[in-house]
Amino acid sequence: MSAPLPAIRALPSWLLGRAAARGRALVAEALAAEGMKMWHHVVLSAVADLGPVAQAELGRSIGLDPKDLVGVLNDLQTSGLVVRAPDPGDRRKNAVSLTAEGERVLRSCETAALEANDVLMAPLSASEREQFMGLLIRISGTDG
Amino acid sequence: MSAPLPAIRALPSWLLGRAAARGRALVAEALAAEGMKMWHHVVLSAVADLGPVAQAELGRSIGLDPKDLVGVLNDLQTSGLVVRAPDPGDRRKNAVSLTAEGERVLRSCETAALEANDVLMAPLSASEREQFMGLLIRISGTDG
DNA sequence: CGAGAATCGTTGGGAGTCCCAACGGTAGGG
DNA sequence: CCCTACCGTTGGGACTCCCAACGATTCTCG
Repeated sequence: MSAPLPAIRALPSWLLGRAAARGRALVAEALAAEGMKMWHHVVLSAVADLGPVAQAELGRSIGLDPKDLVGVLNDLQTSGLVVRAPDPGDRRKNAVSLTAEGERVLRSCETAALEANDVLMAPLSASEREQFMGLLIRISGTDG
Repeated sequence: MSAPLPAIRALPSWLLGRAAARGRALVAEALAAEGMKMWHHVVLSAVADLGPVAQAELGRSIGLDPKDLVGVLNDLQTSGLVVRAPDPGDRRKNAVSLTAEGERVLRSCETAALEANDVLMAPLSASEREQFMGLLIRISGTDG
């Protein structure tokens, strides 16, 4: 259709950026209906998976800067979705936990995010999606 | 290794974001040696592919906002890599073209970007890379 | 036990990405 | 001729990602 841009289109980094931008936009739009941002959802999900967890470990597990994590947690705590409790075993740490409301909102976010990802992956068949995810995990540097 | 985050890791949008961030960081580091940013390289490459081209079409072809394109072109023109000439056929348009120096720098950027992408795709075999690129193109919404 | 290194949460700062609205100038269609 | 549409430009703003430093606390090792 549009003029081909062979040089730049042949770069995986370029295509990854475009695809990620598309995915981000779709998910952001879906989460906006819940009044949530991408990182709010991610942090909420990580807290649910890790249980009561210190902020530093939380940030490391999702690759979020501690500085930004403070802001996200402030928002989530103000909204009553998480609580920060002092860790009696290590007074430097805050044990972050989900509230019941947090669990509820998390489920809404997960539904919205899944639907958005379905739109994102629509061009691919089920087996292709699985294939794609397998390759993507190895590229993302999320493991190891 | 680290605690699994099944919920968030199962989202293609999340993995795409992580992979794209990794790719961006690698390419940015490689281009920094040439004193270039990602968009500088992309614009330079697009100008080379499209020949003398108006800014609006340039921006559309690479998905860059006209506002940001102005800044990039200003930088490139100041560095003597591109020239903006008034289009005699349509006085609204600027015909953007590469200079000889621009072509030289573009080649350096392409080499650097290719090497960075090689590092990015290192976990995948040659055939897997091809497979991945095919799927990625359809996800990115770059075609059609 | 005591001094130094390391980690915790927090604050501050900054570059880069992505998108929207509005302006004067120019071109095309009715 | 007038209205619409496009051009390049300017201004603004939200979000992402990363680095440096601080006081408080814990750990390590002599």
